[in-house]
Amino acid sequence: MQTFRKEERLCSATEINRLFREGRSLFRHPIKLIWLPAGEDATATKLLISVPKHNFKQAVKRNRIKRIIREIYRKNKRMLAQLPGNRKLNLGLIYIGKEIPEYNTLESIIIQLFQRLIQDYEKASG
RNA sequence: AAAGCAUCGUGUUCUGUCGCUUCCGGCCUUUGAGCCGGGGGAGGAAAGUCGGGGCAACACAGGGCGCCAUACUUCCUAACGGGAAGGUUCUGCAGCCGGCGGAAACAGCCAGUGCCACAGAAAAUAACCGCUCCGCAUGCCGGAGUAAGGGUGAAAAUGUGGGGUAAGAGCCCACAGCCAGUGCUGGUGACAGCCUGUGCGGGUAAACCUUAUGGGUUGAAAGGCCAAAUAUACCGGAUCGCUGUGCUGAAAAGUACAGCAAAGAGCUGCCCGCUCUUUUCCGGGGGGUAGGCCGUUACAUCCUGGUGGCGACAUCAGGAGCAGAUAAAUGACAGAAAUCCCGCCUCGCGGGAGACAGAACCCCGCUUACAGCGAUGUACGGCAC
RNA sequence: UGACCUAUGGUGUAAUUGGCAACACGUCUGACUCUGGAUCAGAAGAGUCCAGGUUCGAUCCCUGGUAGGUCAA
Repeated sequence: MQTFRKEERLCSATEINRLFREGRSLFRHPIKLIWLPAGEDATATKLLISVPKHNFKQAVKRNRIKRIIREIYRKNKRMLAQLPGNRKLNLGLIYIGKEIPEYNTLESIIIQLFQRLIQDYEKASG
């Protein structure tokens, strides 16, 4: 299902703080990916999208980038469904670039990031 | 005829697939924030946060000083630094008059104080040159009068003409300008016209200030309610035993360690057993963290029409329900249609474009940004040359 | 969300009753030196973030905007 509901978003302030404090990061311009295995009782993989206000002062442009990223995640999150141990993750996608991206180029970048994430996860979990 | 400029209006539409949010209805022996169906889902500025109000908490006898804001008049409004109409000054069409527009922090330097660089004699109770008179030591002299002329400066003592005088001067007169008047007429009023005057030394209040009016402070992360886990004030019940040694103490007693007993908890459905604790266990419980709910979208609401008013606006009748998110939704892709731009083989075809910008408690304004399209004004008449 | 502050040569800072925009470092040229540094002498480099207004005159006063920053939570 290509949904993106409330339970798939990372909303809790304590979880977000834990993600930024303890999470591992991957980077491929212009996206930085932060990930951390979620707790045992987590029901779904949760995602946080962030676009810095410093780089885009206008709310319209920040909304535009977040909508593009959200759409890409919605179409491609199937990749992250079959992780060993059926564990769930907490993810953070931060847009570092200074220009509004194209949908197609950004989609290929995020797919590459997800592939590296799966490799790293398998290595870390043994 | 039209570019530009100013003001006002408008601020693309439709279909399919996949998604988000909210409300309503239905379904279920997987009762889940599940599935199915239907409705709503950014703006004219949502922006800047510059005024004002609602709302909320706190403060508050009354008065004065201070501080801040506002400043032609009348009206509109819940209120405003907003708006309407009018007045005055400046200004555009264009040389003049009318007419039509545009702009104005537009109270008071005739309340007081301060400041006005450089230049200039002098920057505000002004004699440097000049002009006139007087004196005798006859000079590059001294004294007195004089604001008409000179140059400086952003600004020089109201302007023009006449009288007057030794020379001059609002010293006097006429016209003009300014100022004043419990003045007259018109107007609700700002003000306008007229009359009168032993009136006539500039500018600056976005200098201090004076006068008048208004202002309590803080902002929804305000404020109210519910409340997990952990710890715990307090309350109730159970238990807090015996022996030895040490410490404090006059004693009662308190406290630490060790042993025995007992109780409680955990491992379990029960027993044994083991482990832990001994002021501990069980129950209640207030404040309150994470988190959640209310505040929060139904009203100074919008649309249509009537009535009153020059108008802002008021009022009446009928109709409508019009975002409600919260690490924060309102989207992505594809295809049509209309509009605009460019090119060409010009009934058409091909290519391209759609600005400024995203609600965060809610309203009323203001300011700023803005592609394209539409409307109005600029863009009238007379006289003179 | 609310409350404030700042903007001046390349860099860091001055400039008060509103009256010629100043200083240090840096840059450039010359001297000294075998060469460089240090030192000495000299020069260039701004019209004060932008647009209006008040005033004879604005870095300074007022209004609007732009950019950067601070504080509360």
